[in-house]
Amino acid sequence: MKAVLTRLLQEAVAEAREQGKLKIGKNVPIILEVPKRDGQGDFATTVALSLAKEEGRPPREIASTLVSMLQGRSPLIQKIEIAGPGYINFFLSKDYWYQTLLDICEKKEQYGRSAIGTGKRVQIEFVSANPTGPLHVAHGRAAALGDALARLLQAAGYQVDREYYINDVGNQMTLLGRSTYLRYRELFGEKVTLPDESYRGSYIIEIAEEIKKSAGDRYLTGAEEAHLPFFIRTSYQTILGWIARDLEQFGVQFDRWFPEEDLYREKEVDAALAFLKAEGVLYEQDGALWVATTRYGDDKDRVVMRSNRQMTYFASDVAYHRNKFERGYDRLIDIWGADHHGYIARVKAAVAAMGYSPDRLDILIHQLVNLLREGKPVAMSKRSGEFVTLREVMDEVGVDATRFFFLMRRSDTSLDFDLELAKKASTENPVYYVQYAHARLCSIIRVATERGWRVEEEIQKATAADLAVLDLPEEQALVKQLSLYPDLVQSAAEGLEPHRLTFYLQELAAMLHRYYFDHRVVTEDLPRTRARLVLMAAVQIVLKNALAILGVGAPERM
RNA sequence: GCGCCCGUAGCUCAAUGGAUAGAGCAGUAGCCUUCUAAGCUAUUGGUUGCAGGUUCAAUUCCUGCCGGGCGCACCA
Repeated sequence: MKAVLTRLLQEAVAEAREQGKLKIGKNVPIILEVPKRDGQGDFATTVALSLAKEEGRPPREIASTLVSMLQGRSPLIQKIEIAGPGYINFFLSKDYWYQTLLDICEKKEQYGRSAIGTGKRVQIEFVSANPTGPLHVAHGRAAALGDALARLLQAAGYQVDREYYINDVGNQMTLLGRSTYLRYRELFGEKVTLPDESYRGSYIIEIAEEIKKSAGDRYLTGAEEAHLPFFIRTSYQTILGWIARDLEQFGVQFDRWFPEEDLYREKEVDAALAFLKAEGVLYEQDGALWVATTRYGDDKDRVVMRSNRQMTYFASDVAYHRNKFERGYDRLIDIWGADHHGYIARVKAAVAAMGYSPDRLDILIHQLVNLLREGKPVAMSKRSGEFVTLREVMDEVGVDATRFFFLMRRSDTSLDFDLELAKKASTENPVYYVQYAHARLCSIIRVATERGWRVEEEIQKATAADLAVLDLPEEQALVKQLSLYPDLVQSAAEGLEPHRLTFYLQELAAMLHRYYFDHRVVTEDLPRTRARLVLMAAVQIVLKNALAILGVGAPERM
């Protein structure tokens, strides 16, 4: 509807211009908003206000010119008013609301989808935790965010791929292998001292025990160097297996797991550096190789190859992003923890240096998660290796609640996650509150069916005339909220902000609960029952669609 | 010291540059012969950190302070 009004307004401006009633008006941005208060219409625009200065006329006068152009242009508009300093308020006709309901019931799971991303491929890379330990809660937030974003962009028409980048190269892998190796020796009664930088979590001992079980004392004799590759590989594969399993249970399916090692094996790092060299942004200094990222807005130039000939992580990051673009994606999204925000400038600079517009890469930063229990912080210490894992949280509070909680806040603010609250089955818990609204609707439809209503059939054959009995203000308010859903999906997709759906859902659920409490749907009044069933079905569809974007279930019973 | 993010009700947080800044929780007072009380109603609560600037209009954009988080390696 916004699109329709925008077009009408643009036409009105153009026409006024042709008729000499407006001087300017070329490419006027039309901003439509949904007024907060009753009596201010269903949509409003401020064009007249923004034109006032250039036009040199009072905004209300301009508004009146435009309104005269708009009169009678659309049967969906009931009336147009000029208000306040020069707002133009649109009041939509009842037909519009009835059509909306029929539209929702017809489109079902397609309702809310848009085409802004049609024909565009986007890749979202997220989680990408090092395979040196199980996923912890912050990774869970990244997983929920990335997956919801993927679903959101899919709903906006994009073709989306989810990718996990595996840092399987470098010193940390050696450290991981050594840690397991030392724990393995320890299992045979040897007294070992773990170097400071070792991985100390109990999961390392688990892996060592597995190796002991399957291989016995085979690795006790001989040099450590000879056994290290085995310990590295086994630890890495075991941990990656855990990560994959946890993510799958969390409802996240990656299209591709991309090992860093591939970039080296396929000589893509070399190729990327050769490209940069040809571009003249690669130089040698103090025995190291540098990329002149400062030319593209970075604070300082960055090393890609150290003087000891070792590549830095930045080198593979450069190659990786080049690889992504070469795979034909129109748009890339990286999701990183807040501790990596210092890398944004250099990666964007590298992308620019390779000839791709940095605007095609969005880097989303998510802040940390503070785990609470009844309002008190849950102690987490990474140093001792004792941190709360995603698995523990999932197992304790359930996948739906965990995902919803992670998505309740904008990603760049830190998140308080209260385990007890997330488990609570009450109105205090937003997840249950929203899911309950859905279950409640299912229940109404069940009851109607038991009383002989063929609900699906009624919905199919309903017409606008049948819906005219929906004349209560709260019924119109509900329909209005439903009608806003497609715009919400679109703007949330544009802003990469899935959290907006959680707010929308809570509002819609509140309206539904209130309506339920005040009015009965299934009554002796057959026409009214029929119309209300359509309304309830529409609410149910939207709740389900929005929950699906978040990756949260819509239970039929609770 | 430099850079990025955040400062909104007692708490946790919303608000594409627009009309009187909104929810939830906590607090107080109520509501079950009903299609699910895992629910609903009423009510309290604000100098949007401070000071300037841009704009017809600023929580939103710009500058400077104050406070919090994070990052500033030829680390991963």
